[in-house]
Amino acid sequence: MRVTIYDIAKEADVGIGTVSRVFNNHPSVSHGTRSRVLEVATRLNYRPHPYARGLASNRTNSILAVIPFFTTFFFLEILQGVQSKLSDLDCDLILYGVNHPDQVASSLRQNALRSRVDGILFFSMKMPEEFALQYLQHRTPVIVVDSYHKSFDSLTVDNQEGAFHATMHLIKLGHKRIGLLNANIESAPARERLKGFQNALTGAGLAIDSGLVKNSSSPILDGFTRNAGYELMKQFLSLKGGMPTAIVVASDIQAVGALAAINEAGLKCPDDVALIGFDDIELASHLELTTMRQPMYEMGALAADTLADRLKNPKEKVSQTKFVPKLIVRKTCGASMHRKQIEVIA
Amino acid sequence: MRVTIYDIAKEADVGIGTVSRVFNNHPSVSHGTRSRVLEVATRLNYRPHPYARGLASNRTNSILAVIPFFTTFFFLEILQGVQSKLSDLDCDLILYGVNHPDQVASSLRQNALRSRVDGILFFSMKMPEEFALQYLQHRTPVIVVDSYHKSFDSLTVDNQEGAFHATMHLIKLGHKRIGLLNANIESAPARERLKGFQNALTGAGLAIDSGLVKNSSSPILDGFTRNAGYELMKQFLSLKGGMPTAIVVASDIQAVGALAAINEAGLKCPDDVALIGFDDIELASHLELTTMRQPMYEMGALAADTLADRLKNPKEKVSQTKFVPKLIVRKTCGASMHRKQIEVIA
DNA sequence: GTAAATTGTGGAAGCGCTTCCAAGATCCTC
DNA sequence: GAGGATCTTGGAAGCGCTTCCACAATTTAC
Repeated sequence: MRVTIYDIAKEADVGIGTVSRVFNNHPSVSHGTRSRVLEVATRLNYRPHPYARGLASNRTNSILAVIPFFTTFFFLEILQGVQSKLSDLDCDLILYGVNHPDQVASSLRQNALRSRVDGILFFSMKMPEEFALQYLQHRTPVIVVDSYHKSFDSLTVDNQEGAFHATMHLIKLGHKRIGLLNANIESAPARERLKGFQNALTGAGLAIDSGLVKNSSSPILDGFTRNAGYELMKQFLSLKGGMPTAIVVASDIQAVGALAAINEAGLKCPDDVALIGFDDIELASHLELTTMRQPMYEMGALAADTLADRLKNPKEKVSQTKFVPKLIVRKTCGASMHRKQIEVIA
Repeated sequence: MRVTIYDIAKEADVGIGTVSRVFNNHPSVSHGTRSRVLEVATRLNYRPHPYARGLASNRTNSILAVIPFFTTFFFLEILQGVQSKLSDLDCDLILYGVNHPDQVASSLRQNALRSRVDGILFFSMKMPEEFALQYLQHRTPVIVVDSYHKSFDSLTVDNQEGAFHATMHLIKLGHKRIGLLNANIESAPARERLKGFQNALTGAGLAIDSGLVKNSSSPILDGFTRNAGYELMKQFLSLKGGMPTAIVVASDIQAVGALAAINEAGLKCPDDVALIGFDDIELASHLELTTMRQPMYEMGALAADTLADRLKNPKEKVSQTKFVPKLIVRKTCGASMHRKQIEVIA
């Protein structure tokens, strides 16, 4: 039979309340009693029953992570970050992968039927209002990562800053004719990256040539796809007025497509055109793609921390944290080794 | 306040037992009663409390997936496969990522303290005997994927078959001087792949030149690393007797390293040397690497199915399932488009 | 017609814990 | 030394469910 607190209590000659208190680190247990209980518990190989605990205390010691399965890039890194904090939270991680943006609602509904969690980490997707209301009502803490909702703590990447720095890097390298290979301008990240791009050019006294700004019209993942990058690059390649000497690409995955188009056209990167990406997906290092790195591990870890805070202080004001992407210089921007040194120092 | 079965029972004018039976699809509830209970439950927005359920029934409706975070390749695909079956199981997925092979035991220990699960999916790692015994004793069903343990159901990839087919592919393309870039021969997969390689050569009447078989001596991930591939490829490149015309590489990640070494030496793949990898990681398609694909999604799905069966029939004999990798022809093997057609048909 | 099997139902007991209240023991304070 | 504060402790009640036993109602068999 299973070892319960009653067994421990009997064996250690204390009450069940005391045993419970020991395992919840309640301060009002004398040192002697505590160590006696712990000794017995170890000897009998006692394991608290998490469900009994959850039922009695109305806590679950588990949190839900809702992540997209359709954008795979950060997934692992974010999870690693989250998990690194899990033991602090003393929590299990229940994972819900969403295969398509349209499935968010049905996934959340299923989860609501099945599990109770102390909090939710919600990644990279738009939280349906129906559920936002429900979570607020039930006081379920939600942390929104890489997305935004006014009622919840959120962690986002500063796309504008990132695009600004990416563009500045190209400007510093001497480029004057710089293009932007963007995603679907309907999406917030695309708009923010455009703004950063424009600010950098304007700030450097360069004119903005609207012919060198290409948006994807693809509805698929808002144009953040390899194929969208490929197609837009072909547009750049067939530009009447001549190609830009450098292109800021809104995401690495698009840059992968762009590189393919460049190779196909018999051109070389960075000799014929320099590229800088955004994200730093695993592929980027293999393709030697210069890019703006999103600190995914850190975001995962901070998301877990934020949730921990929120669980402690439910009333606290909602927080908005922005991460600034970091320039990772590789070869596609055409920066020499020497140049690279300078960047690192700067 | 929370809606409980008592509320439903009162409102629907039935007993709590009946309500419980309705939600457990117990057959002995009359149709009229059932629909009345369901109507009330919907109206009051009743949600069964999973922990109360778990406590009373001694089931948890959650399973644990223990996966390595250190080999990232299949991770997502496997999880997708697992998740596709989760609603059949009516289960939550608790995720435990292990950052280093040495941490398996401590991870499992932590989990044992925290959660109770109905079953465990254990991926790509060696199950420590201490826990194997414990799971057997507690009758916790365990499915071991991409690894082997005599006491548990296991799903593995037939490495020998895979390597055999890979080698045969090169032989069919006309290669006579074929090398094997292997991992650490201490590891089972490496040994199995060697055997498949040897069988293919012998079967085709080709001699095995031991100078063309290179094992990694790296203890890191048994030599299944980019760097190990890079180093071994350099050995091939500096071979006195001349390079093989084609090389079977034990994993895609090693092939990535090998390709880097080839490029660095100013050579071209497949013109100077043909390569075939193993795994079909995401990078492989981007690098146009011909490879033996491991059906990870399918393995995840089947693992979940197997666990479902095991939960139903705990006494059944332990099953061992082998998946055969599938040849994916891309460019690094030097097969022409025409040739590719033939392969697809064959 | 009666006895036996079948169907449908109610609700007590119990799953293993937390938490609260009551109370004994010990220590101050004046 | 009395009264009060503080520290420990025991254990009943209760968390929301499942499950089993009992029993009423109905059907079936003869």
